[in-house]
Amino acid sequence: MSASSESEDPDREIRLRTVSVVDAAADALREMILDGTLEPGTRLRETDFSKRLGIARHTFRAATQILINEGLLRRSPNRGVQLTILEGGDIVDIFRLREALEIEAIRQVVAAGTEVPGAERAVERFNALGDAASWRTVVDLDMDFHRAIIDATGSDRISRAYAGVQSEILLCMAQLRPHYDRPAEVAAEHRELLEALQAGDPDKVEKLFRRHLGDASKNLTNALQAREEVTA
Amino acid sequence: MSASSESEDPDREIRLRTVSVVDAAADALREMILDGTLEPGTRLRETDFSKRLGIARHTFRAATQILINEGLLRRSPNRGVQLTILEGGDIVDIFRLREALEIEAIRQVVAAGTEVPGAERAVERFNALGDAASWRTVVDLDMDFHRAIIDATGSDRISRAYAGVQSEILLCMAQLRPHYDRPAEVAAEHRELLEALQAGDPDKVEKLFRRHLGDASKNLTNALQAREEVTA
DNA sequence: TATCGTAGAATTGTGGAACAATCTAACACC
DNA sequence: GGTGTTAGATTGTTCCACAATTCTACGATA
Repeated sequence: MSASSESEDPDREIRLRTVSVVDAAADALREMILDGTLEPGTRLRETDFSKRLGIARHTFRAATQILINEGLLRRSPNRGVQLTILEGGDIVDIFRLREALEIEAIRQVVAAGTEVPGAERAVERFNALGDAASWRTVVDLDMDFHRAIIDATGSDRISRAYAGVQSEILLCMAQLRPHYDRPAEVAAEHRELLEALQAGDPDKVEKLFRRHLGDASKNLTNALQAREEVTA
Repeated sequence: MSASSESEDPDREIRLRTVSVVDAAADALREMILDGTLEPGTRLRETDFSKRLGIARHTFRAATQILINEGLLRRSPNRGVQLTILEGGDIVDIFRLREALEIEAIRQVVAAGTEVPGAERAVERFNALGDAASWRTVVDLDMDFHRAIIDATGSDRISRAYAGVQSEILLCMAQLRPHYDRPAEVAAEHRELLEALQAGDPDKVEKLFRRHLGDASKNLTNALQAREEVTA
């Protein structure tokens, strides 16, 4: 079951990585959304965007469906899709799901004594980071670290669900540009998390991660409130 | 945050329940799949099915996309969609995700002391069940019970993720027709779960639910093995 | 002035035909 | 046996059409 990373079944079907137009369009749109190119609430008119992307309207619709499933877009019947506008409740909700997935993943990793090389690599790169490291780099490493733990469980479904969560968190980031601690501090925090994970005391790890996630959630919520005060 | 069920925001937009052709088609397909009308592994040819359903090929594709997201269908590029064939690993994986979601939901419910009227109603109906109750009735009550706990957390995202899990579990059921205890036993087990939940000892509840889920998982896995022995 | 109603434009939802790219199966060939 | 080759089926994508719905602007009415 968890042998997926060890030895490959030689008879397993190998499928080349091709990209359908739909996938490519979804990628392009995702990029625009997470770049901040598109304002929250923007309506994505079908004729407009399909023309801009040089694809058929049907194809565009299929692409939006993907992003709707990721939570980045929302559709209202007969009114098309628009970029999700995050509210306070959304952030809390996202982090509830994230906590459910991540805490369970940690338990499994600790219980099974699984190695998490991806997380170790992330921490190493964190350590090598200068204070001038770009915001985006820090965010990416942060994401990598947590994703590595999830993937270490070897559960496709948990990974898929978590991918959705991460994508929504990136949306938060893109929309809110929250305050982020200095790279060194973020690095230290993740080093601590990794060490606890390796030490293997379940309760301590869990408590540490819950606090970490709680802080992140609060951080984003604050950023949201700050924005609301500006626009109000 | 958790006031969603208490008082409604009077200004909240009310949207009538209309059904798009895509949704209706997805429902019809889901029905066929969970009925067992369609064999596992069946390929759903676009021209064929769109004609049968009396819809356009595009519309059919959109409908399949919904079921793909639910895990009931799978798509391979240029080879169309086919009914998911469950393997042993899938069942384990489904239950890993289920456990992650459900255990966290339980913790939240216990910690907050939330009432779970839906679960209470389910248990009452369980109690009223005769031994001749249909298999389907028991399964539905079982689903309702667990779903009620999830919904009690008030988290849309956890609920959505759990809906996917339940849909996959129904697929297991449809494909495997596993052994199911007599209604009275199932009822007793859920009564026990509910009582523990109401008593509010977090560790005990968690242990009980983990065992319950573990048993269910094992039950399905056994059914799968039994099937494999037949076909082998 | 504010509300209402309505015609017209814009947009979405769905259907249908077309065609290139890809897959599948059958068959001939070595 | 293995290997090309070819024809047919199927998918992925585009383009066009049109009904249903929503949006917008503007004039009528209280």
